[in-house]
Amino acid sequence: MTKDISTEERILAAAKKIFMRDGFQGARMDDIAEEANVNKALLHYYFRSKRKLFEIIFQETKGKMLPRVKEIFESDMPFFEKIEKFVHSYFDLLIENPALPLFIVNEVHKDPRKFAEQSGFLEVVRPTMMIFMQHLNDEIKQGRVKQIAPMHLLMNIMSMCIFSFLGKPMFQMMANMDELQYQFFLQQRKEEVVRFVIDAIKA
Amino acid sequence: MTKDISTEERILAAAKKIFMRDGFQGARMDDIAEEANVNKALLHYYFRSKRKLFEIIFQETKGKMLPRVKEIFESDMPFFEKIEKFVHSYFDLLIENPALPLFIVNEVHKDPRKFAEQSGFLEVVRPTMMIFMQHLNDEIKQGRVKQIAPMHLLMNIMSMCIFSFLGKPMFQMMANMDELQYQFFLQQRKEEVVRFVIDAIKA
DNA sequence: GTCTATATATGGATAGAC
DNA sequence: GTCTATCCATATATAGAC
Repeated sequence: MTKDISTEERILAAAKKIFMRDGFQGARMDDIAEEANVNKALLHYYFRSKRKLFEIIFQETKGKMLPRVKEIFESDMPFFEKIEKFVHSYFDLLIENPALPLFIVNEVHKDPRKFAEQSGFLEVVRPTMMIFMQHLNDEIKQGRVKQIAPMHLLMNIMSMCIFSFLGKPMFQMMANMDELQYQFFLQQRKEEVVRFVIDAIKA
Repeated sequence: MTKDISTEERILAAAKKIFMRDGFQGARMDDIAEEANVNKALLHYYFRSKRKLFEIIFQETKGKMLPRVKEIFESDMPFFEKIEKFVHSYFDLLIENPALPLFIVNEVHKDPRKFAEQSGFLEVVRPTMMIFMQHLNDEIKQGRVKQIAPMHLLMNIMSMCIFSFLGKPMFQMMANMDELQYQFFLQQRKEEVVRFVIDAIKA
């Protein structure tokens, strides 16, 4: 038994699992309690309300995405290498947290403002985007990259990363892949997406 | 007043709007009733239960995607033209139904089996995929298209279409676009995605 | 801190008048 | 067909014993 983990920690871990799986509305406090092997009342003892508990999970989870993206794009790697690192890093993160994309997409959809406000999302993203755009425009001027609007390129890259997870159930059905096969497919996609992007934009 | 529209039709329209916006769990019968300007009890009079009402919306909505995809890929257009038609067609459909992707992704996520079973999704998709793969492999053999695994190409194309809508709130924030600007962005993406894909795969 | 028992709120569903 | 009133199940939240 992992009884050296505090009750509070166990609740947080359970909550993360259930919220990720079912979203805020779909998740039930009973399920979280059961998953954490504690009484339902304890959730309220520690975290007061479902909403509060959720916020903690959400905040913590959000924070994972950005720092590494920032780090990559602020480095002085060549442009294509930044793309490669970015895609690999993104895929690795999402392979560890496969429910994250649907979770984030849903929560942002429900309340975009809240997402923007708390935890200074924009304050981190905007400067990083600026650097990306600057580097891209340089490459275009140098004639190494075809003319392309930065937002479209960014959207294309992020699409191919994130949708690999959002579309998992549908693609698994369509291609009749079991879990193992899909994991292999995801590993392939890391290389595949990089190659695809570079082939699309290199002059 | 559009009072020549039957109550039943008004309820269906309202239900579609609310279910699209909030998903099955999130939607409330009260909201649907209010949106349709009828009493809550009437929803049950016409459709018996929330689940039943939902199924009707879901079925109807699902049916829109596939037929045109099927039609395009079963035609005898050149390969690149198929891609172009597919992307344009997909975007146009989703511009008309921007909430569809999140709706579908959520419902498939909650119960992949059900999605597969009802309305013979696989029976339509699988043959169409076969044709796509066949045509792609021909093009590769002819040396007009680079070597690429069909499932990856398919995933790439669908990603860039669908995620343009799933990621809308986040991208709008990041790029500080208002509604009109995002609509323009989406129109651009039709051309942009086609160009991107063709540049990526043409030999 | 952790439990049992219970209060309270929400939302789907039904009964019955009109 | 449409309404009001009400029931009932589910799920969040709190009270109080240990």
